[in-house]
Amino acid sequence: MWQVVQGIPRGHVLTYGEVARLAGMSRAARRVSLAMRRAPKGMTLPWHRVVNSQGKISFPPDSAGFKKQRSMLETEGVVFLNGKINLKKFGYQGALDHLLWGEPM
DNA sequence: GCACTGACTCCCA
DNA sequence: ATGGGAGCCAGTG
Repeated sequence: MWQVVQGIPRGHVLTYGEVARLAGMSRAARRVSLAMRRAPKGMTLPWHRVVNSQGKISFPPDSAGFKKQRSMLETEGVVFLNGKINLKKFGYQGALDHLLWGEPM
């Protein structure tokens, strides 16, 4: 699963549900978030590229994590419209095809 | 082991 | 589009 997250190209995002599905767990959206939280500190995990199905950050807007995540995404080229990401554009529609399991394991 | 919680998602009003 | 309720299932007390 973490490999899926790490396989997200720069400038793209993925929803928890998508990550779960790609990892082979249809209803594991919540476990994805849990895994993020429990993820080892030393692990380089682009957790900020994972948002909820609404294309929004799953943190309270006034939390520190929210600001940090949005900041990093914007740095990578992801555009926030009204606090939401255009999943039609930054989603995994085709990025999967050129990246995912084609990358080194 | 039971109960509650949660970085979620789906469905209906 | 927005909001509330139920489903899911692992972590934590």
